[in-house]
Amino acid sequence: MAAAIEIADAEGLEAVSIRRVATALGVRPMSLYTHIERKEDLFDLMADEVNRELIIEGELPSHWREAITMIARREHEVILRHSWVIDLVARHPRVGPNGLRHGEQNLCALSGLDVDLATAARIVTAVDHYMTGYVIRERLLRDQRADHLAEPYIQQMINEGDFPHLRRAMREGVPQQESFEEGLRWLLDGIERSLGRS
Amino acid sequence: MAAAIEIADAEGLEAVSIRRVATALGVRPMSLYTHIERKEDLFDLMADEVNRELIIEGELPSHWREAITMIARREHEVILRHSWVIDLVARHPRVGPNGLRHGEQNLCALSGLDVDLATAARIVTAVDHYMTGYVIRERLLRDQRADHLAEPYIQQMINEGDFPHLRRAMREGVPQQESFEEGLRWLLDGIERSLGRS
DNA sequence: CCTCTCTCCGTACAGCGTATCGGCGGAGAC
DNA sequence: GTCTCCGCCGATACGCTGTACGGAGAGAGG
Repeated sequence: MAAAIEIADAEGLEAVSIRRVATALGVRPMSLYTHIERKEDLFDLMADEVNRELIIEGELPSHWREAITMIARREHEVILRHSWVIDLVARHPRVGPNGLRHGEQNLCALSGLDVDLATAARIVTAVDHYMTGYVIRERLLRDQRADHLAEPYIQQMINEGDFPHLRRAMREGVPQQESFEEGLRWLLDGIERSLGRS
Repeated sequence: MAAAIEIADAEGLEAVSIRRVATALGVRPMSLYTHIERKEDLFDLMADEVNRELIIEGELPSHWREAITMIARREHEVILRHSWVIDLVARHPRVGPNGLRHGEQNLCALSGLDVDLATAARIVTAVDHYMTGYVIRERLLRDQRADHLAEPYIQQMINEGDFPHLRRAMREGVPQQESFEEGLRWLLDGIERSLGRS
């Protein structure tokens, strides 16, 4: 599992093949099947190992917003480091021991709040959705290094077509940079407001 | 391309193989390579075709919030129908003509707002992140049909471990259902508030 | 009619996950 | 000591994948 994670971190998920992992372990491919039943099991293990890193040791901040923010930041940082987990959990749900612990901690962060469990769960998942989308995009920007929109054929399309806003954005050199914190703040502001109102 | 989309809709992205598409077209596999250079090109075409569906015909609502909501709803509906696009654009960016048109329309929706282009872009991407995460999760829930957390071994883990909140959630039967609209409202509320403040 | 281009395609190769089966070494029973 | 059983390793093989390579045939322009 550690070997597989190392490969995935370095070269992406599709580089993780049974033969590749076996080679890294100095063993023949079929030997792996004494410990796992299918390759998916290996993926499950890898995902749960990342979930372990998501768990925050020690006390959570007592204020729900700080606690959720802290968890979201941790998720952002860890998942960006192992960005292949996104593809794993997007394929189908992988609920391991550490996944449960992480879920528990999420609900725990909201326990000071006077809302029912269903609402707490929806808050958690909403933040999770934002985080997920953000990490996916950040990975894209990172992996392609340069600004994709600067590619010649795209510039040409923008210049020749009817794209006033895009053309202006291109001329002004609007950075694609975004901020995890800003979007998170927006979302939490909205949640906070709906709490105050209800 | 249409044949490939049909296969992907019905059986998922991994069912889209060169041989499969060729068979659907009544043609030999290698013939496809006359029209595309690599399989990725086919994926590019498929993604842009979905982007075409994202474009809203006619006038957008003049109020930014209504416009963005309308676009987000369209994205939600269309992408859930072709949920494999998420995996495509998550792998690497695919900017085709329709993708640009859609981007233009997004900025257009915010053009009545008194913010600079960079801020507008960040607003658009933040909403996009939420939508992306939401669709991924909704697809998970749909594809597995039943409630995954209800599986015996998970129940057992929850009951035997130290998971007070999860246990309570299980006992109370907290539904996993979430609402696209609610989270979107939260996010837009937060954005609106930050606009008013600045 | 010759040539050029465009499309189709047969074959082949390297890689994948994994089903099947066989061998080997250590632990426990007598 | 010997016998048995079980856990681990592994060789081979099957069917799948994307695609490199080269050839065949048809239609167009000279």
